[in-house]
Amino acid sequence: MTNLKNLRGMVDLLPEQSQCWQKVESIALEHFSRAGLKEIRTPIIEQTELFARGIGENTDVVGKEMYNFNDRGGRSCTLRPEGTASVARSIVQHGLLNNGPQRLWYKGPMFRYERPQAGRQRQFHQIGVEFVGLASVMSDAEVISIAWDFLKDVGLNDLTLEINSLGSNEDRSVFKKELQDWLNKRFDLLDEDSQKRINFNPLRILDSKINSTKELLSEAPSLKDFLSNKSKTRFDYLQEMLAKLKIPFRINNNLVRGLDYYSHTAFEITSDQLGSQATVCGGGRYDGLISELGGTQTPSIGWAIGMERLIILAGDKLLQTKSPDVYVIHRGEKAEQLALEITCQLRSSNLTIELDYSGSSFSKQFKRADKSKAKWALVIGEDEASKGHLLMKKLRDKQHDEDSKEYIFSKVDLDQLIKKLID
RNA sequence: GCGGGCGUCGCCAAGUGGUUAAGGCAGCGGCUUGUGGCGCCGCUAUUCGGGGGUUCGAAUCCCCUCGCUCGCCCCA
Repeated sequence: MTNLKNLRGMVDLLPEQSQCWQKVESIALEHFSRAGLKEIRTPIIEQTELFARGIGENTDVVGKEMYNFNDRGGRSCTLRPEGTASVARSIVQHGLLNNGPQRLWYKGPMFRYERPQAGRQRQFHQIGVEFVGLASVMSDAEVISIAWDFLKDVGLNDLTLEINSLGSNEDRSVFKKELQDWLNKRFDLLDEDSQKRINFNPLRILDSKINSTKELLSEAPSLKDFLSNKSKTRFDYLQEMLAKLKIPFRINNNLVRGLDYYSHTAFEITSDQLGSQATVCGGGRYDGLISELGGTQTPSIGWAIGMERLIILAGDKLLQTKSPDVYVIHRGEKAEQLALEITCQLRSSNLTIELDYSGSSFSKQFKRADKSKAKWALVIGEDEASKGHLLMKKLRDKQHDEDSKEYIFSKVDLDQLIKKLID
């Protein structure tokens, strides 16, 4: 038991798991590049103000979950709790929109100081997509379909796409007043959290999980009745397009999402296999964010997928233990050099190869070779070393009857032999 | 921040007050000094997350603490 341990909520990604991650990331990269997206990488640390303004002072994320600290120059810094604000900042700062709309993706660690539980860590990883400078409903549909196709391709089934429209900012502010009035009249019937939220974040009350509040809210004014015709048409059109793309969805009028910057389309992809943290992908339109950060009014939409949750759902579908093609066995001083030389030579021919360093008996080394599930054992002993010969032996898997095949050859024939034996 | 459950070897675990803390997997060594998959034999926790206390005696009881885990809030 070591006394040095990782911090709470910070998780090591062990070799077995990292293979899954690589697989997922490569699938993602393929999807993104086919969709014409480019990657953007932004720093993990930003000015605290970026998130306070971008995400919203009154959100839980900003209010109680951020890792803040002052650097040596006394600047207030924050470990990014999400990716969108940083991407938006970068776009504004570098004037990327002068080159037209930006279709971007990113991935990396995010930090939120919360109590860890299934599907939730303090350092977690998101992979996300942002379409910045595009207003068309088509972009909403395309962005959603990129997420959907990607998740499907990773092998996830039983996913549910929920969508909602939060309307324009104007729609929402009218509704907000109406809702506040309605709620204030019933103040005493609300749970404590909801009472606190009336003034600064009434929309979130709609999302309450408290049963009594839920019941009360069934009578409350609904945002969908406050959508302007334009907003409604927009939402209808999105549904039409999703149907055309054969992406099944469900309308959830209570889907509000916790970050302030969303407007119009909001969506979530959930799974019932994740425990209580059911959301694997969340996103929406954020037409106000870029201007909030000092840019010009720029319509944008994006989403983020939680890698850890995705990996949980993918389960062992992605587990693919790579076994070596060749396991190099050697014994004796002369053999040592030759073994290393050959090992490195084989690597350059694109093979997975493992060199035994134990120096123990051939018997032991063969046992290990077998355990590694290698296809071939390359044997170099004193004899081979002194004669400049190599012995390649086929390792059988579980077939007792088959005779083992051995090939003796000289060093210079190695590449040719390999080509012949391994495909 | 608030609740519930749990912490015995790298992993899975038995043990619930009494002399040396089962077992399995993995690891290492041997049977077999140059040939594997099977088998057999041996080795691997002075110690039960940490710290106090109760007791003649504690992994087992009590207190504190740390950590893990599940849920609430919220989010990916």
